[in-house]
Amino acid sequence: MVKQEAQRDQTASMEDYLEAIAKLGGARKIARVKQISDVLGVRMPSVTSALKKLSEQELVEHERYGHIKLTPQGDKVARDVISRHEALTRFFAQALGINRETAEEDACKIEHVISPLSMERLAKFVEFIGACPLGGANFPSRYEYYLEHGELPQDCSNKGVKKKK
Amino acid sequence: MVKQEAQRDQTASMEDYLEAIAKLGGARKIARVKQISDVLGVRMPSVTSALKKLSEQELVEHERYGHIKLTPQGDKVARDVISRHEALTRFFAQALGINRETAEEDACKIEHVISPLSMERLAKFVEFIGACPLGGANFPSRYEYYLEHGELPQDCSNKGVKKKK
DNA sequence: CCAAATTGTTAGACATGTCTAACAATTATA
DNA sequence: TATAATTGTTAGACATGTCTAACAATTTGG
Repeated sequence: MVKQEAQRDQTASMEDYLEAIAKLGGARKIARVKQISDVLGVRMPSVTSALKKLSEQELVEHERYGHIKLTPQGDKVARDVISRHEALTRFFAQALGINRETAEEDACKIEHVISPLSMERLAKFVEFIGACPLGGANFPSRYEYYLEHGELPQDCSNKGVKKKK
Repeated sequence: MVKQEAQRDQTASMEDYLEAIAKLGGARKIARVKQISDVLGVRMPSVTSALKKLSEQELVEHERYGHIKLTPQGDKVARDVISRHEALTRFFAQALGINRETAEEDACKIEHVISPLSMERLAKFVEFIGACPLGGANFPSRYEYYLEHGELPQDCSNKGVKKKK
């Protein structure tokens, strides 16, 4: 694959593992190889092998047949991935009106490759839409109308907007 | 890498090669291995090897030391990639106000992983913003204000918008 | 038109990340 | 608690896509 990792220092795969461990280990409980394997849809040896790499980088604590836990550094990376994931999901679901499942799937892919700048802007965009009643609250509904009917809703008339003859 | 190809049948790399060939071969001229290698930032043997694979799939015509051309099928795939690329670039540049270079970079990554549904919606979104003076023409400027000042512009007041007490 | 520069190919190493098969440890249960 | 089921590991194959080194073809310029 041609450079697909943006400027982050983890690969998409390793970010997925960290994310999964964070989510599984969330409520105090410790993640298990089997769970990670199920969540990510890979076989257990793939997990073992990933854990080895992540341990070497001190992102994960893992002892043979034992517990799996993020180190503070690992947790930091995981939080970062998760926050990208969530912001992207919100964008697809709330701004574009895409079903939750597809929104999540796309977030899962894009979270690994989007630039920090675009990520930040996208997050702000969602905030803005949520916060601004004009550009915001009305926006999604007008947008929905457009999606459904293929043409602009009434209140999108050119009234008050200059237009070159 | 954990499944990163969405539901398309080409890998991100192969899509990149097809895209590059289409762009280079555009004005009738034929693409060269060296050019492709330069455009994609890989060494020539990587190109040769990719061309071999794409030839086997009848997406590219390539004879040793000779011309490189997309077949009709290859062209179709390439057009599709390019249209995703362009729509994404427009979104980042026009809707989010991101500089052209970063917009292109992100488009280059995301074009390979985004779902058809999200792609379609994103394209419609950009169209809508461009077409709808209210949700549209005014939107980017209000959004810019928000980006710069961190708070809502005047005309985003709640005037006329119901709000639960 | 021939030598030098450039371009292209082949062969094979390497990195990443997946998998299966075989075996080992742990846990659950009869 | 012995045994069966489950979970986890190791070893090694495999796929993709990159690279370098060496060589071959083509193109260019003296």
